[in-house]
Amino acid sequence: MNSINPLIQQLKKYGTLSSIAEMAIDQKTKIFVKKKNDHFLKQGQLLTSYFVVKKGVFRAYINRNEKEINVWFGEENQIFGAIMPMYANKPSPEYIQFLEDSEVYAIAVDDLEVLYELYPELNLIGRKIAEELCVILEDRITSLHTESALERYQSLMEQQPSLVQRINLGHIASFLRVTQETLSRIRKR
Amino acid sequence: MNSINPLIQQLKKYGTLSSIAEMAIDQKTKIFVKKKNDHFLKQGQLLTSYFVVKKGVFRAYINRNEKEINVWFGEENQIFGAIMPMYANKPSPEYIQFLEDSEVYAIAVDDLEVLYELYPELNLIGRKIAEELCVILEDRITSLHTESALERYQSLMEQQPSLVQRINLGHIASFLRVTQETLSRIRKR
DNA sequence: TGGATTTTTTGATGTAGATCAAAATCGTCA
DNA sequence: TGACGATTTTGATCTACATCAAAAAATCCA
Repeated sequence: MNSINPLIQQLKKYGTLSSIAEMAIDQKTKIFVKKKNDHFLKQGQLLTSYFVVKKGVFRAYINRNEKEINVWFGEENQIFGAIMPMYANKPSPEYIQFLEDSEVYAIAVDDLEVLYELYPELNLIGRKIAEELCVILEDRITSLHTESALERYQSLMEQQPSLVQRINLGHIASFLRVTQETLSRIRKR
Repeated sequence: MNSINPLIQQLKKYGTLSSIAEMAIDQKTKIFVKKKNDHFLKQGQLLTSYFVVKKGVFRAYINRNEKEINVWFGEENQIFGAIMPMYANKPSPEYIQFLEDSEVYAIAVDDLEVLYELYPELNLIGRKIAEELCVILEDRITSLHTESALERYQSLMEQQPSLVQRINLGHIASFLRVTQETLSRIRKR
Protein backbone atom coordinates (compact mmCIF):
# COMPACT_ATOMS: atom_id res chain seq x y z
CA MET A 1 0.00 0.00 0.00
CA ASN A 2 1.31 3.37 -0.92
CA SER A 3 -0.65 5.94 1.01
CA ILE A 4 -0.46 9.60 0.28
CA ASN A 5 -1.52 10.27 3.83
CA PRO A 6 1.43 12.30 5.14
CA LEU A 7 0.72 11.26 8.70
CA ILE A 8 1.20 7.62 7.77
CA GLN A 9 4.30 8.47 5.81
CA GLN A 10 5.79 10.00 8.92
CA LEU A 11 4.79 7.08 11.13
CA LYS A 12 6.46 4.67 8.76
CA LYS A 13 9.77 6.37 9.30
CA TYR A 14 9.86 4.87 12.77
CA GLY A 15 8.85 1.28 12.04
CA THR A 16 6.84 -0.98 9.78
CA LEU A 17 3.07 -1.04 9.66
CA SER A 18 0.95 -3.89 8.37
CA SER A 19 -1.36 -2.81 5.58
CA ILE A 20 -4.42 -3.48 7.75
CA ALA A 21 -3.05 -1.13 10.38
CA GLU A 22 -2.21 1.39 7.72
CA MET A 23 -5.73 1.29 6.38
CA ALA A 24 -7.22 1.61 9.81
CA ILE A 25 -5.07 4.62 10.61
CA ASP A 26 -5.88 6.17 7.27
CA GLN A 27 -9.59 5.85 8.00
CA LYS A 28 -9.18 7.64 11.30
CA THR A 29 -7.06 10.45 9.89
CA LYS A 30 -8.86 13.75 9.74
CA ILE A 31 -7.85 16.61 7.51
CA PHE A 32 -8.11 20.20 8.64
CA VAL A 33 -7.67 23.29 6.53
CA LYS A 34 -6.72 26.31 8.56
CA LYS A 35 -6.29 29.98 7.77
CA LYS A 36 -3.43 32.06 9.07
CA ASN A 37 -4.02 32.87 12.75
CA ASP A 38 -6.59 30.09 13.19
CA HIS A 39 -6.33 27.93 16.25
CA PHE A 40 -6.16 24.17 16.28
CA LEU A 41 -6.15 23.10 19.84
CA LYS A 42 -8.25 25.35 21.98
CA GLN A 43 -9.45 24.19 25.33
CA GLY A 44 -12.59 22.19 24.76
CA GLN A 45 -11.95 21.67 21.09
CA LEU A 46 -10.86 18.46 19.50
CA LEU A 47 -7.74 17.07 21.09
CA THR A 48 -5.47 15.45 18.60
CA SER A 49 -2.71 13.15 19.60
CA TYR A 50 -0.60 12.83 16.49
CA PHE A 51 -0.59 15.27 13.65
CA VAL A 52 1.41 16.32 10.64
CA VAL A 53 1.29 19.64 8.86
CA LYS A 54 1.25 19.03 5.14
CA LYS A 55 1.66 22.72 4.39
CA GLY A 56 2.15 25.52 6.87
CA VAL A 57 3.76 26.52 10.16
CA PHE A 58 2.36 26.76 13.64
CA ARG A 59 3.29 27.69 17.14
CA ALA A 60 2.36 25.93 20.37
CA TYR A 61 1.98 28.28 23.28
CA ILE A 62 0.81 28.49 26.84
CA ASN A 63 -0.64 31.31 28.87
CA ARG A 64 1.24 32.40 31.92
CA ASN A 65 0.36 35.47 33.93
CA GLU A 66 -1.52 37.19 31.15
CA LYS A 67 1.26 36.50 28.67
CA GLU A 68 1.57 34.05 25.82
CA ILE A 69 4.73 31.98 25.88
CA ASN A 70 5.74 30.07 22.75
CA VAL A 71 6.77 26.58 23.66
CA TRP A 72 7.60 25.17 20.25
CA PHE A 73 7.11 25.64 16.53
CA GLY A 74 6.32 23.15 13.84
CA GLU A 75 6.69 22.90 10.09
CA GLU A 76 6.03 20.49 7.24
CA ASN A 77 7.09 16.86 7.40
CA GLN A 78 7.49 16.54 11.10
CA ILE A 79 5.26 14.48 13.31
CA PHE A 80 3.91 16.09 16.45
CA GLY A 81 2.28 14.56 19.43
CA ALA A 82 0.05 16.35 21.81
CA ILE A 83 1.08 14.01 24.55
CA MET A 84 -0.05 15.99 27.49
CA PRO A 85 -3.77 15.73 26.83
CA MET A 86 -3.43 11.98 27.20
CA TYR A 87 -2.75 12.32 30.88
CA ALA A 88 -6.02 12.98 32.55
CA ASN A 89 -4.44 14.62 35.56
CA LYS A 90 -2.87 17.28 33.42
CA PRO A 91 -5.28 18.95 31.03
CA SER A 92 -3.43 20.46 28.14
CA PRO A 93 -2.90 24.14 28.72
CA GLU A 94 -1.22 24.28 25.34
CA TYR A 95 -2.70 26.10 22.38
CA ILE A 96 -1.78 25.68 18.77
CA GLN A 97 -2.06 28.52 16.28
CA PHE A 98 -1.15 28.50 12.62
CA LEU A 99 1.04 31.30 11.41
CA GLU A 100 0.35 30.64 7.73
CA ASP A 101 -2.54 29.03 5.88
CA SER A 102 -2.10 25.35 6.71
CA GLU A 103 -3.32 21.86 6.00
CA VAL A 104 -3.14 19.36 8.83
CA TYR A 105 -3.57 15.59 9.08
CA ALA A 106 -4.49 14.42 12.56
CA ILE A 107 -5.68 11.51 14.65
CA ALA A 108 -7.83 12.12 17.72
CA VAL A 109 -6.75 10.81 21.11
CA ASP A 110 -9.65 8.40 21.44
CA ASP A 111 -9.06 6.91 18.03
CA LEU A 112 -5.39 6.48 18.76
CA GLU A 113 -6.13 4.59 21.97
CA VAL A 114 -8.21 2.14 20.01
CA LEU A 115 -5.57 1.81 17.31
CA TYR A 116 -2.92 0.99 19.90
CA GLU A 117 -5.10 -1.83 21.17
CA LEU A 118 -6.01 -3.24 17.80
CA TYR A 119 -2.53 -2.94 16.29
CA PRO A 120 0.08 -3.38 19.03
CA GLU A 121 2.83 -2.94 16.43
CA LEU A 122 1.99 0.76 16.67
CA ASN A 123 3.48 0.83 20.15
CA LEU A 124 6.97 0.48 18.79
CA ILE A 125 6.42 3.48 16.57
CA GLY A 126 4.85 5.40 19.42
CA ARG A 127 7.75 4.56 21.66
CA LYS A 128 10.31 5.80 19.16
CA ILE A 129 8.43 9.01 18.54
CA ALA A 130 8.21 9.71 22.26
CA GLU A 131 11.88 8.86 22.75
CA GLU A 132 12.88 11.17 19.96
CA LEU A 133 10.81 13.91 21.51
CA CYS A 134 12.56 13.35 24.84
CA VAL A 135 15.90 14.00 23.19
CA ILE A 136 14.62 17.23 21.68
CA LEU A 137 13.15 18.36 24.98
CA GLU A 138 16.34 17.58 26.88
CA ASP A 139 18.24 19.68 24.38
CA ARG A 140 15.83 22.51 24.92
CA ILE A 141 16.32 22.28 28.67
CA THR A 142 20.07 22.30 28.29
CA SER A 143 19.81 25.33 26.08
CA LEU A 144 17.59 27.27 28.48
CA HIS A 145 19.80 26.13 31.32
CA THR A 146 23.23 26.96 30.06
CA GLU A 147 23.08 29.42 27.21
CA SER A 148 22.85 33.19 27.06
CA ALA A 149 20.20 34.90 24.96
CA LEU A 150 22.63 35.29 22.08
CA GLU A 151 23.69 31.65 22.24
CA ARG A 152 20.09 30.49 22.32
CA TYR A 153 19.38 32.50 19.18
CA GLN A 154 22.42 31.05 17.47
CA SER A 155 21.41 27.52 18.42
CA LEU A 156 17.97 28.07 16.92
CA MET A 157 19.46 29.45 13.72
CA GLU A 158 21.61 26.37 13.44
CA GLN A 159 18.95 23.86 14.26
CA GLN A 160 15.91 25.31 12.52
CA PRO A 161 17.03 28.13 10.23
CA SER A 162 13.82 28.01 8.19
CA LEU A 163 11.75 28.96 11.22
CA VAL A 164 13.71 32.15 11.64
CA GLN A 165 12.66 33.12 8.11
CA ARG A 166 9.00 32.29 8.43
CA ILE A 167 8.17 33.42 11.93
CA ASN A 168 8.15 36.96 13.17
CA LEU A 169 10.58 38.34 15.67
CA GLY A 170 8.10 38.61 18.51
CA HIS A 171 7.21 34.95 18.40
CA ILE A 172 10.84 33.87 18.12
CA ALA A 173 11.73 36.08 21.06
CA SER A 174 9.05 34.53 23.23
CA PHE A 175 10.32 31.07 22.32
CA LEU A 176 13.87 32.01 23.25
CA ARG A 177 12.83 33.61 26.49
CA VAL A 178 13.86 37.12 25.66
CA THR A 179 11.91 40.25 24.90
CA GLN A 180 11.40 41.48 21.34
CA GLU A 181 13.60 44.46 22.07
CA THR A 182 16.49 42.32 23.23
CA LEU A 183 16.21 39.96 20.28
CA SER A 184 16.12 42.90 17.90
CA ARG A 185 19.35 44.20 19.43
CA ILE A 186 20.91 40.73 19.30
CA ARG A 187 20.09 40.41 15.64
CA LYS A 188 22.18 43.32 14.52
CA ARG A 189 25.19 41.81 16.28
CA MET B 1 5.45 -14.63 39.20
CA ASN B 2 6.21 -12.28 41.98
CA SER B 3 9.59 -10.82 41.36
CA ILE B 4 11.47 -8.82 43.94
CA ASN B 5 13.37 -7.17 41.12
CA PRO B 6 12.46 -3.51 41.65
CA LEU B 7 13.08 -2.69 38.01
CA ILE B 8 10.41 -5.16 36.97
CA GLN B 9 8.08 -3.87 39.64
CA GLN B 10 8.38 -0.40 38.13
CA LEU B 11 7.89 -1.64 34.58
CA LYS B 12 4.71 -3.42 35.60
CA LYS B 13 3.17 -0.15 36.67
CA TYR B 14 2.89 0.79 33.01
CA GLY B 15 1.46 -2.42 31.55
CA THR B 16 1.31 -6.18 31.86
CA LEU B 17 4.25 -8.46 31.22
CA SER B 18 4.02 -12.16 30.39
CA SER B 19 5.96 -14.27 32.84
CA ILE B 20 8.40 -15.35 30.13
CA ALA B 21 9.17 -11.71 29.42
CA GLU B 22 9.47 -11.04 33.10
CA MET B 23 11.95 -13.86 33.52
CA ALA B 24 13.97 -12.71 30.54
CA ILE B 25 14.16 -9.18 31.87
CA ASP B 26 15.08 -10.45 35.29
CA GLN B 27 17.97 -12.40 33.83
CA LYS B 28 19.29 -9.32 32.10
CA THR B 29 19.01 -7.11 35.13
CA LYS B 30 22.32 -6.18 36.65
CA ILE B 31 22.77 -4.98 40.19
CA PHE B 32 25.28 -2.29 41.09
CA VAL B 33 26.33 -1.23 44.54
CA LYS B 34 27.72 2.26 44.62
CA LYS B 35 29.36 4.38 47.28
CA LYS B 36 28.57 8.01 47.85
CA ASN B 37 30.20 10.12 45.11
CA ASP B 38 30.70 7.12 42.80
CA HIS B 39 29.79 7.54 39.16
CA PHE B 40 27.49 5.33 37.20
CA LEU B 41 27.52 6.55 33.67
CA LYS B 42 30.91 7.85 32.72
CA GLN B 43 31.82 8.21 29.10
CA GLY B 44 33.07 4.86 27.93
CA GLN B 45 31.51 2.96 30.79
CA LEU B 46 28.48 0.75 30.60
CA LEU B 47 25.51 2.55 29.17
CA THR B 48 22.29 1.55 30.82
CA SER B 49 18.97 2.24 29.31
CA TYR B 50 16.52 1.63 32.13
CA PHE B 51 17.40 1.65 35.77
CA VAL B 52 15.85 1.87 39.19
CA VAL B 53 17.55 2.93 42.39
CA LYS B 54 16.53 0.57 45.16
CA LYS B 55 18.20 2.71 47.78
CA GLY B 56 19.93 6.03 47.29
CA VAL B 57 19.85 9.32 45.39
CA PHE B 58 21.74 10.50 42.38
CA ARG B 59 22.21 13.46 40.13
CA ALA B 60 22.55 13.52 36.35
CA TYR B 61 24.75 16.31 35.11
CA ILE B 62 26.47 17.64 32.05
CA ASN B 63 29.65 19.62 31.60
CA ARG B 64 29.38 23.00 30.00
CA ASN B 65 32.23 25.45 29.80
CA GLU B 66 34.18 23.99 32.67
CA LYS B 67 31.11 23.84 34.88
CA GLU B 68 28.90 20.98 36.00
CA ILE B 69 25.20 21.57 35.45
CA ASN B 70 22.71 19.32 37.21
CA VAL B 71 20.05 18.23 34.80
CA TRP B 72 17.93 16.02 37.05
CA PHE B 73 17.88 14.07 40.28
CA GLY B 74 16.55 10.63 41.05
CA GLU B 75 15.40 8.74 44.10
CA GLU B 76 13.99 5.36 45.07
CA ASN B 77 11.07 3.81 43.24
CA GLN B 78 11.25 5.78 40.07
CA ILE B 79 12.23 4.37 36.74
CA PHE B 80 14.83 6.23 34.72
CA GLY B 81 15.81 5.90 31.14
CA ALA B 82 19.04 7.01 29.68
CA ILE B 83 17.38 7.59 26.36
CA MET B 84 19.97 9.76 24.77
CA PRO B 85 22.67 7.10 24.47
CA MET B 86 20.31 5.15 22.24
CA TYR B 87 20.64 7.70 19.51
CA ALA B 88 23.94 7.11 17.83
CA ASN B 89 24.21 10.64 16.53
CA LYS B 90 24.10 12.07 20.00
CA PRO B 91 26.53 10.44 22.38
CA SER B 92 25.41 10.92 25.92
CA PRO B 93 27.23 13.80 27.50
CA GLU B 94 25.34 13.06 30.69
CA TYR B 95 27.02 11.76 33.81
CA ILE B 96 25.36 10.12 36.78
CA GLN B 97 26.77 10.41 40.27
CA PHE B 98 25.35 8.99 43.48
CA LEU B 99 25.00 11.38 46.35
CA GLU B 100 24.48 8.63 48.93
CA ASP B 101 25.49 4.97 49.07
CA SER B 102 23.17 3.37 46.54
CA GLU B 103 21.95 0.13 45.06
CA VAL B 104 20.90 0.16 41.43
CA TYR B 105 19.08 -2.30 39.17
CA ALA B 106 19.77 -1.74 35.49
CA ILE B 107 19.41 -3.13 32.00
CA ALA B 108 22.05 -2.39 29.38
CA VAL B 109 21.07 -0.79 26.07
CA ASP B 110 22.03 -3.80 23.99
CA ASP B 111 20.05 -6.17 26.16
CA LEU B 112 17.02 -3.92 26.00
CA GLU B 113 17.13 -3.82 22.21
CA VAL B 114 16.98 -7.60 22.18
CA LEU B 115 14.18 -7.69 24.73
CA TYR B 116 12.10 -5.29 22.66
CA GLU B 117 12.42 -7.64 19.71
CA LEU B 118 11.69 -10.81 21.59
CA TYR B 119 8.82 -9.41 23.66
CA PRO B 120 7.02 -6.72 21.64
CA GLU B 121 4.62 -6.21 24.54
CA LEU B 122 7.48 -4.28 26.12
CA ASN B 123 7.00 -1.54 23.56
CA LEU B 124 3.77 -0.45 25.16
CA ILE B 125 5.54 -0.06 28.48
CA GLY B 126 8.45 1.71 26.83
CA ARG B 127 6.07 4.06 25.07
CA LYS B 128 4.30 4.99 28.28
CA ILE B 129 7.53 5.57 30.13
CA ALA B 130 8.81 7.83 27.38
CA GLU B 131 5.51 9.69 27.20
CA GLU B 132 5.53 10.24 30.93
CA LEU B 133 9.06 11.56 30.68
CA CYS B 134 7.97 13.98 27.96
CA VAL B 135 5.40 15.44 30.30
CA ILE B 136 7.99 15.91 33.02
CA LEU B 137 10.44 17.50 30.60
CA GLU B 138 7.83 19.87 29.22
CA ASP B 139 7.06 20.96 32.75
CA ARG B 140 10.71 21.59 33.33
CA ILE B 141 10.90 23.72 30.19
CA THR B 142 7.87 25.72 31.23
CA SER B 143 9.43 26.29 34.61
CA LEU B 144 12.76 27.46 33.20
CA HIS B 145 10.88 29.52 30.67
CA THR B 146 8.42 31.38 32.81
CA GLU B 147 9.43 31.31 36.43
CA SER B 148 11.79 33.45 38.51
CA ALA B 149 14.48 31.87 40.65
CA LEU B 150 12.23 32.02 43.71
CA GLU B 151 9.32 30.45 41.86
CA ARG B 152 11.50 27.67 40.51
CA TYR B 153 12.63 26.86 44.02
CA GLN B 154 9.06 26.83 45.26
CA SER B 155 7.99 24.54 42.43
CA LEU B 156 10.74 22.10 43.32
CA MET B 157 9.77 22.14 46.99
CA GLU B 158 6.20 21.33 45.99
CA GLN B 159 7.02 18.64 43.48
CA GLN B 160 9.95 16.87 45.12
CA PRO B 161 10.28 18.05 48.71
CA SER B 162 12.36 15.03 49.71
CA LEU B 163 15.12 16.04 47.31
CA VAL B 164 15.51 19.37 49.02
CA GLN B 165 16.25 17.51 52.25
CA ARG B 166 18.72 15.02 50.87
CA ILE B 167 20.69 17.09 48.39
CA ASN B 168 23.00 19.94 49.23
CA LEU B 169 22.33 23.51 48.34
CA GLY B 170 25.00 23.75 45.68
CA HIS B 171 23.55 20.90 43.67
CA ILE B 172 20.01 22.18 44.01
CA ALA B 173 21.14 25.63 42.92
CA SER B 174 22.76 24.26 39.79
CA PHE B 175 19.58 22.36 38.96
CA LEU B 176 17.49 25.50 39.36
CA ARG B 177 19.85 27.61 37.32
CA VAL B 178 20.89 29.95 40.06
CA THR B 179 24.12 30.36 41.98
CA GLN B 180 24.55 28.94 45.47
CA GLU B 181 24.69 32.43 46.87
CA THR B 182 21.39 33.41 45.32
CA LEU B 183 19.68 30.23 46.48
CA SER B 184 21.01 30.74 49.97
CA ARG B 185 19.50 34.21 50.00
CA ILE B 186 16.24 32.92 48.57
CA ARG B 187 15.99 30.29 51.27
CA LYS B 188 15.83 32.73 54.10
CA ARG B 189 12.92 34.48 52.46
C1' DT C 1 38.11 15.33 70.11
C1' DG C 2 39.96 18.86 67.33
C1' DG C 3 41.68 20.39 63.07
C1' DA C 4 40.74 20.20 58.11
C1' DT C 5 37.66 20.07 54.46
C1' DT C 6 33.23 21.01 52.65
C1' DT C 7 29.08 23.61 52.61
C1' DT C 8 26.49 27.68 53.54
C1' DT C 9 26.00 32.46 54.49
C1' DT C 10 26.94 37.42 54.15
C1' DG C 11 28.48 41.60 51.83
C1' DA C 12 29.87 44.70 47.97
C1' DT C 13 29.68 45.43 43.25
C1' DG C 14 28.77 44.40 38.23
C1' DT C 15 25.83 43.21 34.21
C1' DA C 16 22.60 40.88 30.96
C1' DG C 17 18.49 41.55 29.83
C1' DA C 18 13.78 43.57 31.33
C1' DT C 19 10.72 47.42 31.18
C1' DC C 20 8.77 51.60 29.48
C1' DA C 21 8.25 54.85 25.84
C1' DA C 22 8.36 56.36 21.33
C1' DA C 23 9.96 56.47 16.61
C1' DA C 24 10.76 54.07 12.29
C1' DT C 25 9.64 50.58 9.04
C1' DC C 26 6.79 47.26 6.81
C1' DG C 27 2.59 45.22 4.93
C1' DT C 28 -2.08 45.32 3.52
C1' DC C 29 -5.85 46.60 1.13
C1' DA C 30 -9.73 50.43 0.07
C1' DT D 1 -1.53 55.47 -3.79
C1' DG D 2 -1.95 56.48 0.63
C1' DA D 3 -3.00 55.52 5.22
C1' DC D 4 -3.81 52.47 9.08
C1' DG D 5 -2.32 48.62 11.85
C1' DA D 6 1.29 45.45 12.79
C1' DT D 7 6.07 44.68 13.43
C1' DT D 8 10.68 46.11 14.37
C1' DT D 9 14.05 49.30 16.05
C1' DT D 10 16.12 52.70 19.12
C1' DG D 11 16.91 54.96 23.53
C1' DA D 12 16.85 55.57 28.62
C1' DT D 13 16.41 53.45 32.83
C1' DC D 14 15.77 49.66 36.16
C1' DT D 15 16.41 45.09 38.43
C1' DA D 16 17.11 40.21 39.29
C1' DC D 17 20.66 37.69 39.58
C1' DA D 18 25.78 36.88 38.77
C1' DT D 19 30.38 37.45 40.31
C1' DC D 20 34.03 37.99 43.52
C1' DA D 21 35.64 37.74 48.15
C1' DA D 22 35.61 36.25 52.64
C1' DA D 23 33.57 34.78 57.03
C1' DA D 24 30.70 31.43 59.46
C1' DA D 25 28.83 26.98 60.09
C1' DA D 26 28.51 22.19 59.40
C1' DT D 27 30.65 17.77 58.40
C1' DC D 28 34.26 14.56 58.23
C1' DC D 29 37.66 11.64 59.94
C1' DA D 30 42.58 10.52 62.02
